[in-house]
Amino acid sequence: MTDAIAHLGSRLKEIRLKSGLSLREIARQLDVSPSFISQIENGKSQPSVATLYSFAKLLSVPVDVLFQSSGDVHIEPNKQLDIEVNRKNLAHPTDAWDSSKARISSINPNNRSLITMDSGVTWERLAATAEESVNFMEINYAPGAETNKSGEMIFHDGFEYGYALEGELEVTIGDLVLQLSTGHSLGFDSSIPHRFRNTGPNKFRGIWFVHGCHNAHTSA
Amino acid sequence: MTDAIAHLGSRLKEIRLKSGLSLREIARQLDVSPSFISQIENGKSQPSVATLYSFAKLLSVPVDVLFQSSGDVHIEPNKQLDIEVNRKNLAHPTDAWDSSKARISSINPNNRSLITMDSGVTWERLAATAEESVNFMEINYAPGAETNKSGEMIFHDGFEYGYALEGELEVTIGDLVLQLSTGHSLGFDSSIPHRFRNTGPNKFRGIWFVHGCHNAHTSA
DNA sequence: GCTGGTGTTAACTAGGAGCGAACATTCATC
DNA sequence: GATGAATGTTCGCTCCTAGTTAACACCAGC
Repeated sequence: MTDAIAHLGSRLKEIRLKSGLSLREIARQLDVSPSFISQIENGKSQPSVATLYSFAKLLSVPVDVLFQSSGDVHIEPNKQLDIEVNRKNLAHPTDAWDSSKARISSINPNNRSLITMDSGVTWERLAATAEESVNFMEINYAPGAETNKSGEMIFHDGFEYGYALEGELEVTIGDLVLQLSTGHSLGFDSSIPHRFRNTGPNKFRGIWFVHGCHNAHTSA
Repeated sequence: MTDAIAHLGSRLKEIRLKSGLSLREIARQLDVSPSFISQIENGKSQPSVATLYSFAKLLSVPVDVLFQSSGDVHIEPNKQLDIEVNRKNLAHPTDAWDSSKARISSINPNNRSLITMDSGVTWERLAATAEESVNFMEINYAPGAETNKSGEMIFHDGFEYGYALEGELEVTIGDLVLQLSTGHSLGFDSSIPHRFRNTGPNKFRGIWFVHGCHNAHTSA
């Protein structure tokens, strides 16, 4: 709960160090005192929203990642191995599989790496390239299956794209509800809370593409 | 700059109203006074990061969207527009279509924007989001059709991912030659020269995802 | 005209956001 | 090995503001 707040400082420090900036340099640019930055990073003080926001901007990191735990939750079921996973334990869908070293990856349908969720959902990997924070997969929703058991919406940075192969899928994105059937496609900003559910009598199959690169920083 | 902070209140109000919760209900759940919520929403006071975070959690909205300007979620299916293009005149496949303003895009199969190449190849757009240098499409190769008439290989930065819906496609990447048939999938670094050709008697259809963002994030 | 809902404003207070100065530490350089 | 210029840290202090309580005005329904 307040966990995310408690670790905010150490998270900021971690990201700052990665960026190569010194604490004093940050202070200069944010127009606050170095001591204050130190206090923030060590959890001895908390910034105002304005300061936090500028801090995130300066590190060019979406504010949300500052609230994520640094351990970044990794799951690594490779090969043809079935593991029951709860979707909520996956911080980001692109964490589902490790990126490989390959510049080219070709996978035939009966040789795919499979992840089974605990809610009637499976993911099958369609490519394993050297590219990071990308997930190209076939998703399968059994009748009645949904994104996660609790029915909550999920969100994460990046964008995702889907194409319906067969069956029906109810897609909820923000307050928008779509019905996806064969041939239908969509794309959306994954930071909008979303949830999928198979409301039909048959299984749903779809091609899904998820990636997490938060480049852009749209507009001025 | 501080713009995002200035509008934070009205943004919160906007989202709260959408969620259907009353100001007092929010106050109750966040364990603060209703008057304070009002002050926040009207920009007369600013929350602490902890309060802001709980607020976002309660509205089940990523913190970042609170800093975004209110122009949100919209869909605009594209019309049917045929253009004859030579693949070689397209510097990068993600240039095929302009990016839209929409954070969500949903397209049904008989309402897709179409590009016809001069070599028996068509591209049909599957999503039109605000994200740049991304192209999510269905590609169609008539029997005998190939990437471009001259038979030359092409390359460009980024990665691409494909899934074969029907038919057969001969994929040449570098000196590797693959035969793609229904259910087969692949991913590869697009900077490797590549070429596709339909060598079979039937038309080929596939889902293709191309993007150009080179998002470092190589991590430590 | 009461009761229970909504959101708003004013006056107040206590706590902490943010400061300055002095601290300890690594490094270079002379 | 002393001087300097970086680095990050701690201790008090101040003053601002996050968050309070109260009373406000508005609507619904009974």
